[in-house]
Amino acid sequence: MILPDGGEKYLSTTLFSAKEEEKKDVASEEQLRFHNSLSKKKEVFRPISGKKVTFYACGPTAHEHANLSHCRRFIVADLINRVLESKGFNVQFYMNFTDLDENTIRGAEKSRQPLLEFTESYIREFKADMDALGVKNATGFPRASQHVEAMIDITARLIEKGFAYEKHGSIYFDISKFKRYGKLSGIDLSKIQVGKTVDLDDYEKESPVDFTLLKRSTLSELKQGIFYKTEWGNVRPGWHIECAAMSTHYLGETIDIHTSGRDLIFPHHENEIAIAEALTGKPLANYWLHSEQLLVEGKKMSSEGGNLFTLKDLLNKGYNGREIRFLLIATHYRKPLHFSFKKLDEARKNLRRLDEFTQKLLCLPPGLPHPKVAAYLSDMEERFCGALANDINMSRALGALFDFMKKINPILSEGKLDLEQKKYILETFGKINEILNLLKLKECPLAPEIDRLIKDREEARRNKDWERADTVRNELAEKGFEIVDTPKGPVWKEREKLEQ
RNA sequence: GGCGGCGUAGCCAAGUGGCUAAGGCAGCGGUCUGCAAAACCGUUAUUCACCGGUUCAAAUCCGGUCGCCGCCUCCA
Repeated sequence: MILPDGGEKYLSTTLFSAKEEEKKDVASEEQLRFHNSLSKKKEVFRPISGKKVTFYACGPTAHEHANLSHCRRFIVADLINRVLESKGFNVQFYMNFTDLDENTIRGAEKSRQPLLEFTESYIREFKADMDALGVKNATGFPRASQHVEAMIDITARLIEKGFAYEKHGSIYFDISKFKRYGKLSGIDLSKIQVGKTVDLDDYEKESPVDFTLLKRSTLSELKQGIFYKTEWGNVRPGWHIECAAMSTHYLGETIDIHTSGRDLIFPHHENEIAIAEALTGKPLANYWLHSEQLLVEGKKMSSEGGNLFTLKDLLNKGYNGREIRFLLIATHYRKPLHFSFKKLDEARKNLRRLDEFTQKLLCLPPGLPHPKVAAYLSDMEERFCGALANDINMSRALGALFDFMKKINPILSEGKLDLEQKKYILETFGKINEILNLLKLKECPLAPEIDRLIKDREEARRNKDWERADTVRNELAEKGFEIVDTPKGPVWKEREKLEQ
């Protein structure tokens, strides 16, 4: 078929590209797929512009220490970020801090601190927590308090377009004007129980389902100087408009991926969508990824329920961030995660097993080559990466890793691994650790005195001078080094430092 | 009442139409070891909450039942 324009017009039609996409879906198992909360289906991930990905995660409110529910959310965001990067995408990743809302204002009031000082200390703590969990920094961490102008501007434009109204000094979004409301959560406004969790008497909305964009400042806020002058009077922004304003400010009108916990789908994300899409007529995000909830004894974690654990609680109990990361990573992000200390202990054991393997690999002298190692390794890498590409199936990926260790362990203890193979394994582990961030792969050279002691002990053992051998072993233990004898020689392990 | 999720071995947890139902923990058996500790290997589900249906084929799809959980415009 010859077309007058060379067919370009047809190549750009949606019909054609849809067919193209279908073909691609079948073509490659390696293609990155995400479960999109909008369609409730797994979809092949295609960013708007080539290798660049815009990614937004709802961040924490700076008024409390990160609890395990928060941690799960942010670790899932970290995994998405790392998986995207491993696929060669250039990720623009922004996560906000909600540092201006009822909780932060109340918290500052209670602790008799200026709001900014109060939130600053929690933001600092939060970043330390994320470091402990091995979470990579975002490209930027915008703060709500620094983007109020944009929020006021959005509000003015929404009023202009007829999507919002002013009442007694507060501005509300008029849901009846936004026909697509509910497309993410599947909510039917005529059937929900309005007022089930809210005391509607606190509001002056025209309809109870409308939500606040800007809230009239209270007397106590005015006294503390926490208010913004607008044509409608003194106000502070509501939560939903904060995220909508920051995500579009940094990442554009339509972002590739928006993530958070599923408990935020309604109303928060639904309202963000309403604000952004009423304004631009374009989708706020193409892919919505939601992590499931973390439960303790089958119940949601909450301070009222008395079953709330902060990251700091666990660190204080002697668990380290790596162990907690393992625990939070090991369950698929779209399944509920039941937290327990038993599980945390299991995570510790799993890590010990991984450490044992990598430490042996690093310590033991290489020997003869083994014919199947390369095949085992490429099989593991394929399974590992394939599992992650398929909606970040970390459980499956870890399964492939443990399987591999099981195959290599006997080979390792027989010393049938040559230098090249050892290098090859360590390189591949390095690659997968870019996502896991759990493996200890650093070849830390021993201090000369430690090396000396290990050699001394080996000599004593050769001479069957058991007393001296045990003395040296104790000495090494005091210095924090555990020695494990293997048929191929001693393997040393440095005692784990508390990673706080 | 509405919307959504979960139920797979003693425990945790993948798999969502077809190869032997991943992997981990605990248990049991074994190997190694001067001692010790660890480690390593083997083994553990004729069956996927229950009942019925569709199909040559179901943990997976459809209908129903039971149990547990989350959200429903406070805040995040």
